[in-house]
Amino acid sequence: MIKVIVVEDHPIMVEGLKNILLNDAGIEMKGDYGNGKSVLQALEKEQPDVILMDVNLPDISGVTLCMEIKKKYEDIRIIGLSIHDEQPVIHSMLQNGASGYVLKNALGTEIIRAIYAIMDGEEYLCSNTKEALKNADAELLKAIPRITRREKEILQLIGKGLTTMQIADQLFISTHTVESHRKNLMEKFGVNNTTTVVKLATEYKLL
Amino acid sequence: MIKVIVVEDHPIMVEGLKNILLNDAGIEMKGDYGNGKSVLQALEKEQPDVILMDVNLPDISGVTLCMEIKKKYEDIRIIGLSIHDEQPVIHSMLQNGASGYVLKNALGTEIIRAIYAIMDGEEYLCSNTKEALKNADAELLKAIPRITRREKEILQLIGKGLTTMQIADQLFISTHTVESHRKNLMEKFGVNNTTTVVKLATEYKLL
DNA sequence: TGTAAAACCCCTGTTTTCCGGTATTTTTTC
DNA sequence: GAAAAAATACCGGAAAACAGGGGTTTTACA
Repeated sequence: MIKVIVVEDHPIMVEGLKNILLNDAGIEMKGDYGNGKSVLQALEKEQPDVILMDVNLPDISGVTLCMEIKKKYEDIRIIGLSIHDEQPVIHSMLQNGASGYVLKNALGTEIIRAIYAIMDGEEYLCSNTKEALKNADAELLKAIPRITRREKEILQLIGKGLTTMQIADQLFISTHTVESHRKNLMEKFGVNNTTTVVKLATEYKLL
Repeated sequence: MIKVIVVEDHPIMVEGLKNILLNDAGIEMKGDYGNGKSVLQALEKEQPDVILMDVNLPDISGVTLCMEIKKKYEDIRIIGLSIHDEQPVIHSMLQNGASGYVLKNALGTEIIRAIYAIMDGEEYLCSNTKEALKNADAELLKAIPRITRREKEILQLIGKGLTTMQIADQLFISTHTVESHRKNLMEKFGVNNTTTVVKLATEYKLL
């Protein structure tokens, strides 16, 4: 029997997953948890083979939770579960130890298939996820620039409407330095004024 | 027996709803549909008492579907079902004939309660929806400013990264005029630089 | 572990934006 | 249909952002 637990904050969804899992003879559903904290607690006592994990939890991001669980219990396999088909989210889940990713519009059978697949050591992505990743390749070209911590900090302050001088004061650096970061941001985003940088950053949900 | 049908494109969710509804003796689940078209077809043959309807369907918006169903079959009561707690969506559902609104993070019991409540002629909102509407009131105050055609035109050009002079050239007006609009935009958005205006406009999806 | 790239920091002159006004035309609204 | 309000248009000086240069410290990786 494959021991499975569910981490998901939507009760209706939990109900649906329970139903799907219970209908399969080889799978045993060992419990469900509505947030990251409670799973981490539960794991201290007993570990399942597989965790079905919603990526959007109320208390902690799925990516972080995934990382933490894999750090402590590397044998547990994790399947990310989400309505989001955004390439960055999918990638960071997989990079942080998830073995599978299934979108919430998937069929119940895909969940079952995913569980068996990752127990066989495979990586499982549902068809819609694969589709999303394929489309994402095109978007990768006009990808989100890689931004440093400092740049992000300054970008956020600019987004708040602060002027270069105010930012300089707040970060205890010269206005020239701030302008330098500003310049680099424009460079990285491939535009020539901060306004457009902020627009793009907003669209990319960096702000 | 209250006849209920479900319109929802997430199979797992459907599974969960089915479970919840079947467990109640007074409710009869008459079927589920994954998109708007198929429900409309099904309704021609037989009408339920209540429709549980996801607001985000693949083929048609929940608001439109709600409106169409109420136009043809005014006795059917509709409960909107969504992950979104955004005030505009909730309001337009209710304005277009929905009798209830339940967020997907609600408990199964809330669904049941909602069905019975609207069958009693009440309007039912789940606790989280009420909360969202309350918070939305505060947001309504800092609502999207009313912008003139000309201002929008200029805002869009600013969003493209053009300078005042380039905009003036393109619209055959003086740079001073452009700056005047720029100033008014800042005024209306309640901020003091164009960058923040563009950020807000982007968030409001005005750009 | 050494070195190249990246991140971070600073400067000067030029361009652009911002802010205080004012004036004319078009919409609302009573 | 007249008054009020809003939209559009314009100015000049002050403030901020931008462009293009250079330097030091971390970080990544071969």
